[in-house]
Amino acid sequence: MAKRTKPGTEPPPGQPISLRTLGEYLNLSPATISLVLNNAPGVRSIPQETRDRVTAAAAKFEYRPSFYARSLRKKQTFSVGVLVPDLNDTYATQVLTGVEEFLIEEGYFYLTASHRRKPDLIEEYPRLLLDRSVEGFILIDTVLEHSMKLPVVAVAGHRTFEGVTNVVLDQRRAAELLLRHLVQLGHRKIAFMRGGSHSSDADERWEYLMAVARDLKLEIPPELKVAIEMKVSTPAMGFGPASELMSRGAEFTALVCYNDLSAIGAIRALKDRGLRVPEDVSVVGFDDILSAAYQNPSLTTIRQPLQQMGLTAARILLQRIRGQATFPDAVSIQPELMIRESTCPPNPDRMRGKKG
Amino acid sequence: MAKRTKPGTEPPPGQPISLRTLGEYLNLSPATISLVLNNAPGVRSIPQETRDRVTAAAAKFEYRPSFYARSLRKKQTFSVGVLVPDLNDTYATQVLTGVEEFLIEEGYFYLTASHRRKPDLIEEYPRLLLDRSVEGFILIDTVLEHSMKLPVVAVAGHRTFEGVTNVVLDQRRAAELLLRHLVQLGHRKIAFMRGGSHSSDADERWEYLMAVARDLKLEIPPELKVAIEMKVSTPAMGFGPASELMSRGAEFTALVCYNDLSAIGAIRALKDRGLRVPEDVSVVGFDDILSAAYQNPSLTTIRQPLQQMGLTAARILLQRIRGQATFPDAVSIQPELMIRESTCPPNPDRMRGKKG
DNA sequence: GACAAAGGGGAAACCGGTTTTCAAGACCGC
DNA sequence: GCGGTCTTGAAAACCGGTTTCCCCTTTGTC
Repeated sequence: MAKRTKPGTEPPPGQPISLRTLGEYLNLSPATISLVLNNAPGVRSIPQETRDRVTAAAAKFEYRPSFYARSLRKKQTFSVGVLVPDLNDTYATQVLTGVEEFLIEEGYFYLTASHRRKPDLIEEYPRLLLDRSVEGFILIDTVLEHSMKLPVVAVAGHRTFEGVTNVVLDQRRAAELLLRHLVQLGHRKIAFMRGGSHSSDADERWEYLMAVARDLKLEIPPELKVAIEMKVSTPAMGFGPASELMSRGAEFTALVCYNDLSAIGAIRALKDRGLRVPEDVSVVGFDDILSAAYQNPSLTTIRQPLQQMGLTAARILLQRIRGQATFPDAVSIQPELMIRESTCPPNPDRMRGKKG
Repeated sequence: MAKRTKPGTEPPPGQPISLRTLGEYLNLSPATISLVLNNAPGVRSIPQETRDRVTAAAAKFEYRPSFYARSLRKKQTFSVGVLVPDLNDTYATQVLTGVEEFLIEEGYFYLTASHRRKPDLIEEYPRLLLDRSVEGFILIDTVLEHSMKLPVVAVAGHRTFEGVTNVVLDQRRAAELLLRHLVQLGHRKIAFMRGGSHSSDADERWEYLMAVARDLKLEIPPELKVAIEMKVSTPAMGFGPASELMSRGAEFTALVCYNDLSAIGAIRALKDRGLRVPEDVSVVGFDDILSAAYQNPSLTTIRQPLQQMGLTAARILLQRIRGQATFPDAVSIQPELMIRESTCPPNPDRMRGKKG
């Protein structure tokens, strides 16, 4: 077994091994090794035997290229930034799950920053991520003030903005599904909870709900409209508006909440006042978050395929990063109505909203 | 206004600006600029006027150092890896929120990988993160098979492992709080749901619950013990075990679930069989996740200060990365009992578990 | 006027890869 | 025996910073 080339000095164990140390061991230049390991075009000129020696040595010493050195040279970091209001919101994490799934498959990772809807953080975090050379951004329920030079894909509505691709639910269709369901059950006095304007879906959803309500000839007096003020992403945000609604003394047999979290808070508020859900008031949510089916009563809601939307967002972002083809301005996702326990026909005997 | 040095060529706008282009503009070497901007020790020899010119130009052109170039040279990446079973578990995200808060404050970011408890991913992801030169790991409810060369901090129990610092709840105290509460209410026939062994808290929690039960002279026959099999992190994981328990026909007036999620699933299973919670069966959870207070009935549970634990974990990890002082093997966190609606005194009239 | 000290800042090595260029030797044909 | 092509792989530039070393000029001193 004649060795053609006697290996040079063994690299000291324990140390991380670089192309140079590997080269010294193999009596080859770092360049050659790089060519072989990357199967670069120039590798044609290198005989199979040398290649085998290289790959064998790389395996033997468990060589792992320095990601940072490579990124520096290639000007690619294989990472994207994700902006999220709050990680404790399952809406965000379900989207994020889809994002992650796709990115990892493509060799990408992501850096997360949750801004808690504070304007200064929404300013600052993109800069920090930019400093780390992310190649693009995914925005989850987040509205950007400035346009960015990098590719950006937004999940959950976003005002039209140059360079931002929106992955959005078909809100009109969602509004139709929801309101038709309530109307078919017999509801006419329906109260509405509007999302805070800091949440990116809020305005559009509201407009379509109102538009569809008009189409269905529903009258919605101002005292049946209420808006979320809190910026947190917990059920607490629905508690206040629902209480407010009841304090006004207006009658309603159904309540359309901005989303599932606020619906959960609203149900708690209703029960605290002695109202039963759904017998006295039907409540619907929006999103179909994971726990929606496990509430008591389980929530009738509009399902958004959140994980799927995250995956789509990630796919479009990578397409844009790679400059592939043209990309759409917006991708529309179809909603689905999930009928569960929180809705039923209205109770004709009851008068609601006695308190004043 | 006599300029001492006429500026060289203006850097072309739109391009990202480097130390070199800045140097050409200022007629200074990159080295000098680096010294000034970093306020490095060697900067003493540079007159204030030059420093001002440098900082002014840096501000004017919005110079931002290349993170990757700097990391390559300094061998510091200011990033850590976080391993998580599933991002849709609020247990994980609450911890993560604390982790993020501390890290960002210290100039760090984190890369997340959710392994869904698949052994091959638990193998692979740390490697991928290592390739990206993270400086340490935070494990959330994740058990590692191999020891790592980097600092590791685990939240939510972990077998003792060289190099891993554990941030754990005082499980014995938690077990005492929980069981004493039930016993004081009058419960004696208590069923227990054990966590899946893939969940890192499961075994320890179980042992302490059993130990405390013995101390309280509670008898727990095998038919009142059941275990979670599913690896998902949704309420579904508690549904099956609770159903199983009822199928056995054993009597119990209270059910101690592994955590809040499984408690939510268990309550659903109980109600599906026509049992009322808490009148027929009291149910307790563990964790006090954000939605626990908004369940119907709201959950009596053990609060873990999850965000605080995440923050602590991040703090310890950075201490270890920086090689500061000595670090503890484990940090113990005190639990708190949250009494809500899902527990009440047992109903003496009722017989339970009729189904066979 | 010679010499030292201080002030100011440049040159170069380095981190660890990637990529282009080019050189040395083998082999070939004439 | 000579030029040409093919192999093989080394050398060097580069990415954009950081850091060490050292040189040049000016000022101060005797």
